[in-house]
Amino acid sequence: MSQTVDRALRILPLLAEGPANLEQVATRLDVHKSTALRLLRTLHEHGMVYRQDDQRYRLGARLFALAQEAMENLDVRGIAHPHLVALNELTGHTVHLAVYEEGEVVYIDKVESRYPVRMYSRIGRPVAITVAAVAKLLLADLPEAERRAVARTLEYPRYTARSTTDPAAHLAELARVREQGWASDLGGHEESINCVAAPIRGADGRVAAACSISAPNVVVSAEELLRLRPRVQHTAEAISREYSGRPSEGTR
Amino acid sequence: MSQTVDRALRILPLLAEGPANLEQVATRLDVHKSTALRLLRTLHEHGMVYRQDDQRYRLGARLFALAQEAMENLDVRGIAHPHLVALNELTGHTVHLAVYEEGEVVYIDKVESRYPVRMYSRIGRPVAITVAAVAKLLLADLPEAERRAVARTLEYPRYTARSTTDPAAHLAELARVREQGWASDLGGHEESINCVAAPIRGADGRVAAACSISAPNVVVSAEELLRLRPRVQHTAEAISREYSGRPSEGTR
DNA sequence: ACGGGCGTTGCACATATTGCAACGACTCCG
DNA sequence: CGGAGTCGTTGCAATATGTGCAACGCCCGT
Repeated sequence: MSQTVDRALRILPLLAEGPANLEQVATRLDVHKSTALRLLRTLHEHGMVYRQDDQRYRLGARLFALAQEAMENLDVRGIAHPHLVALNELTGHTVHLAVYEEGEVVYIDKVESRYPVRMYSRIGRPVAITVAAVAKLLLADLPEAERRAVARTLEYPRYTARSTTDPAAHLAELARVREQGWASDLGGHEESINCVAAPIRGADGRVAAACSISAPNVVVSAEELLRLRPRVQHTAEAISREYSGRPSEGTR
Repeated sequence: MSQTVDRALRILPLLAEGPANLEQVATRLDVHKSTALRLLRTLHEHGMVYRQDDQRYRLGARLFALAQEAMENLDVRGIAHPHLVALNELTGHTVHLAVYEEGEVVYIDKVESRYPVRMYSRIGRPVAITVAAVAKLLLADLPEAERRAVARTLEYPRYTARSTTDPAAHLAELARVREQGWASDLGGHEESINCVAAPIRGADGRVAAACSISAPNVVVSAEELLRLRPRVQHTAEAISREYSGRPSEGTR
């Protein structure tokens, strides 16, 4: 809608691929060098891009800070976090929290016990939307129309032999998940990894987020993991209660 | 430099504080509603903002994805990570990796062993630049002029009784740090936390990043932590070697 | 049914953005 | 040492682009 802003924003993903100099940016934007320069300057003033020693541009630190701040201000996340930690301490497995947003599902929190290594690496990243247990729950609760629309738009990569690979199967799975009120992913994303997820609902009853525990086969079998489902659901319910604004849960 | 882009970018930190509706955005930008609308629409198209159910705007998922991608493309980080993990396994303490960027020092990686809780919370965030051990190393290596300029610009919050609180003392400390080739922060940021840091140098000999280990007094005393300094330096040197492009280190 | 609040649209105006061309810094190579 | 080439930067004139206005429409509460 706004040409100038549009052009400026197109620079960011371009730089995300790697550093680029003025001319490369101008070429890829298909604008004059002077135009690209002014856009980059403006982005620079806001700390969105950074100019390294060789004069090439990179994405800037402000971008990280913004993403951080935004994540911390997600109200579900703040409420959920302690519960996720508790679930992690209880089960010892990796715990995820995810939300749906405009055709994507993103992890907004993660607690990992055994290997803190690269823990951040997936927070903020879109998840494998066709197979992840949390994604199933979030998609399953969308209004009929949107759900179908999304299912049609998606690509269905065959991560493993157990991946869902077409819209029809996907929609069927979503229906099943909505029925049973929880979801699992048994080796659909990575052969040796299983997950169990439960929905977190807001005051209106809609699914606002989903949490899951994940573990590789080498640690626990799928059956053992599924046996932990009540714990996951219990956690999700506790978060739901608090999130939907019932500070203390009465005796009913 | 570019008014339109400038206005659009001013929206982002504003939304980082929390969701806002059209009128609030327009008011805080001091522009007409219609203008704000068009800016928000453009941001929306790029996924930088998200419109929640109540029509208010939030920062969008693309922002997270961009920040992620940018971090992963930082070449120092990729190289350093395994070394940081090794250092963590060796010492058991929290390990940080930080870089300097335009007047700020930001953590770009972190490995924490004992409490994976909230691990992400500081990655991407500006660090306490006047006191953190890694910040001292990064600032100490700046060209004289820039170092003085930065020192003059900084604020010097008195985090604790041991914080550096004026530019002169800070510059003196930086000189000392540059001399000795490593840095520490003993309770300067938080009373009970100590850090030891070592510089990571690029092919040109300039300090490209810095890594540190941190631990609270209750776990190890400052003296014990300082005794681990050789390990930190060893790690930093290993990263430096690899980063400056010497794949295998010969026998010299 | 009515009023107020808020988002949205179309339009005329002029301001801010654009591309150009010329300049300057720097590097490479003969 | 000098000249050609590359790439970033600047000032400027033309106009495309963004702006504010006013009117409209939608939703919600009373």
